[in-house]
Amino acid sequence: MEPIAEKKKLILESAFDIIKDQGFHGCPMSLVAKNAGVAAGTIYTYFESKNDLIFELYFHAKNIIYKHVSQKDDPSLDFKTRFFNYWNNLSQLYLDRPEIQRFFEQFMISPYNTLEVQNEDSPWYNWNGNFFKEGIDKGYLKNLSPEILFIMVIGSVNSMSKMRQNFNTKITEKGIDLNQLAEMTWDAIRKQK
Amino acid sequence: MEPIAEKKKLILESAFDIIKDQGFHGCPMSLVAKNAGVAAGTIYTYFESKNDLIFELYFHAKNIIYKHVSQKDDPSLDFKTRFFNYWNNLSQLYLDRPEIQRFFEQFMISPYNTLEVQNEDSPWYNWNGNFFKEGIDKGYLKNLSPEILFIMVIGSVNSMSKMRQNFNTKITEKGIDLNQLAEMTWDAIRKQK
Amino acid sequence: MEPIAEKKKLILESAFDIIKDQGFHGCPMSLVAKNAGVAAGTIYTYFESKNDLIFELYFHAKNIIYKHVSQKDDPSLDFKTRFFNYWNNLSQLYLDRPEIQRFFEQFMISPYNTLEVQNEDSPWYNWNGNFFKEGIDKGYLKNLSPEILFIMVIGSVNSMSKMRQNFNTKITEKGIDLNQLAEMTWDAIRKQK
Amino acid sequence: MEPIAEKKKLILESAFDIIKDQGFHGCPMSLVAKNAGVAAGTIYTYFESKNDLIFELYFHAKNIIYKHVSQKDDPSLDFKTRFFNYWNNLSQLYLDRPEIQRFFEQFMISPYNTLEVQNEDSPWYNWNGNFFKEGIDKGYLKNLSPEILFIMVIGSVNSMSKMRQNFNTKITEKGIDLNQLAEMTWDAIRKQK
DNA sequence: GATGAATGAGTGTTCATTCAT
DNA sequence: GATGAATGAACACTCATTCAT
Repeated sequence: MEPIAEKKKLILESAFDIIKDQGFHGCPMSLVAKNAGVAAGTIYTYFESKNDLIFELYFHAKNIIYKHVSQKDDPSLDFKTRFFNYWNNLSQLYLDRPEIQRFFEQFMISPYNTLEVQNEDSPWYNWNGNFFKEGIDKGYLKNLSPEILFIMVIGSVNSMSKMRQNFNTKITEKGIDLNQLAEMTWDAIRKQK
Repeated sequence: MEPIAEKKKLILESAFDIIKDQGFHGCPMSLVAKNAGVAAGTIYTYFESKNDLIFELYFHAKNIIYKHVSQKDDPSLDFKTRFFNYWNNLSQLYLDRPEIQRFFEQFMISPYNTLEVQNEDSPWYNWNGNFFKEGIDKGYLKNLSPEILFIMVIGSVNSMSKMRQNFNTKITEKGIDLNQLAEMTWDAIRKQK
Repeated sequence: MEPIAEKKKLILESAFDIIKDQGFHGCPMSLVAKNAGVAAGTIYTYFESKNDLIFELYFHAKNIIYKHVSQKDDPSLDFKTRFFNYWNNLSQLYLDRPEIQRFFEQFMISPYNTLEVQNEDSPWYNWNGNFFKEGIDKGYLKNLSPEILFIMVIGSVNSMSKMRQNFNTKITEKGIDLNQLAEMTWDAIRKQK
Repeated sequence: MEPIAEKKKLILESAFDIIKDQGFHGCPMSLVAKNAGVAAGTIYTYFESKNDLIFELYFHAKNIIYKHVSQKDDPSLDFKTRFFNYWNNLSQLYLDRPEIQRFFEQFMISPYNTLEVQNEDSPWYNWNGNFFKEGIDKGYLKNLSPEILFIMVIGSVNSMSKMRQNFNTKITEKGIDLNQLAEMTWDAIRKQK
């Protein structure tokens, strides 16, 4: 149906893969092309520039996260359960597809991450706004702005995942259980009695 | 007094500054030299390589953090107060010297951050180990490993600072009070009654 | 016919030429590119590195010598005649294409000439082994190892060519006839009655 | 007496040493200075430039050869014996002080070896002229110009020494006796009966 | 005389992008 | 649309030489 998109997808995935293993700095267009099985010039049929490719990757990645977490959320459950599901699903996604986390890490601090990009609305951020608002409204969460709850939670997941990925051996050695961060984060956001 | 150290310092600060504004990616040696007011070759009088320069920056930055936080800690105070001091001091340091936070962000995910570097002992990590251990022993903090408490706290400060730096306008607009993250983090780590 | 090989050839010849005039020392890639009429980066389409370029030049040069001398050898002739043909052909080649001799001179004492390179089999060395062996077996040459006869002969040709190239005026002035070296070398290797 | 010459000598020897091990290409002035135990700038008190240093090395080396060979020559001996002494003394000198041979190898093909340098008279070349003239006059050597006899002999010694130095293992393996080159060279220059 | 920090042109090499085919 | 050879500015780093001390 979309034979063109096929090649575009190959390029995006190739870039994703390389960034996972080598970071932005080790991701030349020539390698992206080679891994995707296309010619260097072909990339420019689908993307205006490397910049453009990176942005598409960003939206792609954010969309994967959004779908993964939102689709696995069951609003009929108890909010605390939903929070731990949220945490575990996101955490698991980062574990299963390290390229996503790695990409975000790199993207966020790269010059690609302009104010413009940051200010864009996105289904993922909107969904989170609603999720945390619901938790507040139902009396489970602290009566703060949904945004700050989101910052707290997403910061914890990121922090945990980064640790898990970068210091795995050290963490195992010391017998540190990173899942405890979920409990701690829950304590951070839940309404204290 | 130390005219030699003077030039080395200029180079370090120049690199720091550039990384703050443009990231590692936009920090060629030629620009470091130019901004420091020295010739390109001069850098190599003081640093063996770019690698070497980056490492010195890393140790320099970590040391600043360590000194700033540890020197302002008053062990005679109540532990909760000490925690909020810790949080506020670190937070303030990141606010005053964004290049420090920016540098760490960049360094952590760069190829410079090898396992070797990660495994090095450092006064800052040791100090934190002791700090959180004390909190546990005195019954203020959850009975978890000091390391995981550190991960939780440092993750929150970083997350908050990154938000403050990148989304300042947006945050102000929405009336979000980032200091609430300190309270939330305290709830995350304190022993629940 | 082979438009690709065309450019590679231009680069090889450019390098050859520069080395002839200025030696390895005066042969930067930028100049090779300029003389070949291509951009600096283009060289790396055809050669992995300067190293690689130099090696190709080496094999190229050795092959030219091999072909030139072996193809002009007529095994049906008297061995003494064949020897003088060998000498004259090689000598003439060096005269016509000084870049070949110059290149070898440079290569042999350069860091490129590793043990690995030295130990490689080559048609040229093999052909010489057979040539001198035949001379021994047929009773024309001293009963020594073919290798040492080769060293003697090649050393003489090189020595002569170097002189001819570097001291041409002086030699002409003094009325020195370098061809006498062929006779002398024949006396050096022939079986003495 | 000559405390200044002391430092100059250190520099010359340092350069000699480095060239022996690494060739011209691995002989930066900074290293010469370091090995000589002086500051980089000090070299320029004694030598106008690297060029100048190399030239002095050249004259120094040629003088060593001249003295070594001429002083060990005993004109009262039979000429054939004198020739083999000449050969063996020069060969031994190259073996004992590889830096001399290595330097000449490098110098001869370097851009330093200008026509001007080549045309300079030198005791060494003069001595050789006389040596071979005597051989001719006494009826031992072919009735050719002394110069061409010199070219033949020096070419052989150089060729042999280069082989000995660069292909030592291979030569030993194959059981090649390089001393045979002395005999061969004698046959090359001696008057044939 | 001696020092060694400073210089800056020059080195080999990379890589985002273009364009003739 | 697809190709991949070609480009050339940019990069990290070297080194002969200078000059203030």
